[in-house]
Amino acid sequence: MSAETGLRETQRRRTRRALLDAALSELAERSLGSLGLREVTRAAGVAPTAFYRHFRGMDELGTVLVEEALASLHGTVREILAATGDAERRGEAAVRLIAELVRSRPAHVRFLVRERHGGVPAVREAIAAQLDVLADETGAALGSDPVSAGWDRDDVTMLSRLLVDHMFMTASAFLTASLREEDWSAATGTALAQLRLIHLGRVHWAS
Amino acid sequence: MSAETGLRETQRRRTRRALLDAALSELAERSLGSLGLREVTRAAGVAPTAFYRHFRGMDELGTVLVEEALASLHGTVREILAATGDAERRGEAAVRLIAELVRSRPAHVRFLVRERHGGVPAVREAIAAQLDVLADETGAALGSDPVSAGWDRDDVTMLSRLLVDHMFMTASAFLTASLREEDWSAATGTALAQLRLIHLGRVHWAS
DNA sequence: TGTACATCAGTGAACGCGCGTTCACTGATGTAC
DNA sequence: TGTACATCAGTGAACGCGCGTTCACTGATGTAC
Repeated sequence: MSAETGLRETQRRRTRRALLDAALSELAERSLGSLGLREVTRAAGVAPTAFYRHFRGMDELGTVLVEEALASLHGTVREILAATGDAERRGEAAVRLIAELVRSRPAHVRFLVRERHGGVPAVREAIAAQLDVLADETGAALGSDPVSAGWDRDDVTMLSRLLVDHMFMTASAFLTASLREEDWSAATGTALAQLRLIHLGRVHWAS
Repeated sequence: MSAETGLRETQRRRTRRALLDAALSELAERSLGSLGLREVTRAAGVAPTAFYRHFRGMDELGTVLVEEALASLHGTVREILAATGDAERRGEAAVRLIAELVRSRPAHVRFLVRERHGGVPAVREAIAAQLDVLADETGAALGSDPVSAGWDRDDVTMLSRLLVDHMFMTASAFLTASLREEDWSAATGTALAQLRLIHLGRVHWAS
C-alpha cells in the first residue's frame, strides 16, 4: 500500500510523539514558558540532543501543540454547531461534546485554557486568532438560525464571543471537576442552565 | 503622629515595593512560573541577595501579588454590587468600574487573568478560592434583587458564576484592547450587550 | 538474494552561562544614657 | 546635645547546579546494482 512507511520513519514518528506527549504531560502542572527542553527529553526517555532531530527549539514544539489542540477544539465546535433539534437539545449536545473533548484530550484542553492567557506571546496570539475563527463560524451558524433573524452584525458577534467564552468556562470547569463524578455532573448542570439562560436572552432580544 | 516611621523603615518599604513593581512589570509578557529571582532584583535595581530581606523566595512574592491583586478586584466587585438603578444602569456601572480597574491597575488585572489558569498551583488555588468568595457575594446580592425572587440556590449559583466569569472576560477584553480607543469602546459595547442579554435571560427565567 | 555504500535518528561528552542560595561584610539608622 | 553601642537593609564574592546548544560519533535502516 502507498501508506507504507519504513522502520526508520516509524521509529522517528514514535520519538516525536513521545516528545509531544511528554511535554503535554509536564504541562499538567506547569506552563509552557517555564518548561525546559531537557525536562521534555528526560520525560520522553531520549537524550537532550535527540530533541533537535524533531524541533528547532521549544518554541516550535509549542507551535505544534497549539495546532494539535486547536484541531481537537475545532472539530468539537463544528460538531456543536451541526447539532439539530430545539435549543434545549442543542445545549445538551454542546455540553456533552465539550465533556467528551475534556475526557478524551484533557492535556490538550488544559493546554489551551492555560496558554490562552499565558506567558508566551506567540502561543497566546495563535490561540486568540483561532478563537476569532471559531467565533466567526459560530456567528455564521447563528445567522442561519430563525431565533437570530434580523440581528445586526455586532449583536451576532457579541453573542458568538459569549458562547465561545462560555465553552472555555465550561471546559475549565470540567477540568477542575475531573476527579469526582459528583462535581462533574454539577458542572454539567451549571453549564446547561447557563446556556438555557443565554438562550432565553436571545429569544427576547430586541436590538 | 503615631504613623511616623523612621528613615530605615521608609527605605525598606520602598525597596519592597520596587521588587513587587518590578515583578508586576516583568509579568506583562511572562508568567509567574518562569520569572526568576535575579530578573526581579535586576529590574528593581538591587542586589540579588537583597531579595531575601523581604521575601522567603519567589513563592512568597507571588502570594503577596495575589493578595494585592485580589484586594483591588474585591473592591471593584463590591462597588459593582452596590450600584443602584435599573438593570441598564447597573450594567453600565459594572462595565465602567471594570474599565477603571483595568486602567488604574493593569498589571494587577493581567496578573489575575494570566495566573487564574496559570502554572503555579498555589497561586491558581488562591485565586480560585477568592473567586468563590466573590461569586458568593454576588449570589447574596442577587438574592435580594426582586428579579431573582424565588430562584433556587443552584440557579443563583450558576448565574453568579456566569457573571463573575463575564467580568473576567470583560477585563481580559479591555487588556487586549488597551492600546486603541476604538477597540476599547467596542469592548465596552460588547460587554454591555452581553450583560443586557444575560439580564433578559434572568427576567424570563423559570426554574 | 547478496553486497557495498549512503542516510540519518539518536548518543554522549563538552562548553559557557545564568540561576538560587550562603556568607561575612559595611555603613547608615536607631537607641540608651 | 553628644557619645557609644546595637540593629539591620543592602552588598559582593563565591558555590554548585541544570540549562541550551555544539560536535563528532555510531549503528541500524534504506538503496542501488
